[in-house]
Amino acid sequence: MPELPEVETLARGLQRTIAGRRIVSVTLGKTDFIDNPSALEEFLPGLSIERVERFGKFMLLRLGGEASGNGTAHSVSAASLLVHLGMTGHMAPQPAAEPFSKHTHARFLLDDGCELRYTDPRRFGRMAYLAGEKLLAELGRFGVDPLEVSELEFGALLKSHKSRIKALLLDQSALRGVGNIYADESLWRAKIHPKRIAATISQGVSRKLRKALQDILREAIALRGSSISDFLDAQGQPGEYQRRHRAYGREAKPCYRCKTPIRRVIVAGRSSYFCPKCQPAPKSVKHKLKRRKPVTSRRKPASQ
DNA sequence: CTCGATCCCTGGACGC
DNA sequence: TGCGTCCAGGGATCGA
Repeated sequence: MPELPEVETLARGLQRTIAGRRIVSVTLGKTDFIDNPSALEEFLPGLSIERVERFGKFMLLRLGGEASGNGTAHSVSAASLLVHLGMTGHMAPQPAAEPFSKHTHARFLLDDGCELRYTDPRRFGRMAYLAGEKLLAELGRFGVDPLEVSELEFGALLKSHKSRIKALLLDQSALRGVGNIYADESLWRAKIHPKRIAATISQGVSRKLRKALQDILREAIALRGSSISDFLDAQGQPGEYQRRHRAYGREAKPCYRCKTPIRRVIVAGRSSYFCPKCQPAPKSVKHKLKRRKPVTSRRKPASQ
């Protein structure tokens, strides 16, 4: 599941291998994950990939060069191909002569004889050619990059949301790039229960969470991400960070700090792994368990 | 504003 | 070996 570190890894790999290449032609397979498939076929041929960046969980292929026909230099310079890998997306250059694998839905022939190929069995990903105002508007929907957010900004973000902290971390319009794995890992390191209401988190704990989040993302990038659902970088190498997971995917296994079995609950519709001892439940959650005596009048209504 | 439910999709795990 | 069933999950959408 490509999140920020995996997308960063892939973007860096592509920057090294395909930046500067010109797109010769575009061949599409299934297109239900592409915003406007014909725009890709119409505008991409002839443009060059100037650089590859990460934006949240998106890869941004910045395009340049002459548009096919009437585009002005200005509109072309702001054009980009936006690529979201969803759950199972992958993108890598391969020799054009090599056969492509089963779920390859987009192929971009480059001027060096390689083909940039997008593969995605589940097609939870997304691809869009956007330029000018439309590109700006699209990018504007997303929140701040977690690696760039200041302590002050992060604190204000928490204070202004009454949602659960896990839901907030996953909210791409608040913070762009954090997914289920790194949300759980950060909450574990900062010792915060996933159901804590963001606005109730103290300044001190907020600082701790921001540091945990940033440290973990940097560590994960250094190890080329987590390879869980067969994530591979642009060179086909798996990441190593899955070996460092302390919470994610560790249900019933002992907490690395206190040996208490890790638990799994659903928060924000996602599996959330946490240590019930290190990450104590907020009062609002404990309450439901407390309820000493089920009030006698509370028996099932005699409706039937 | 925030929530849960539902849908999209396919491969892998599991049970028989 | 093969089949059916369940599940994973990012994001959009909708009703509560």
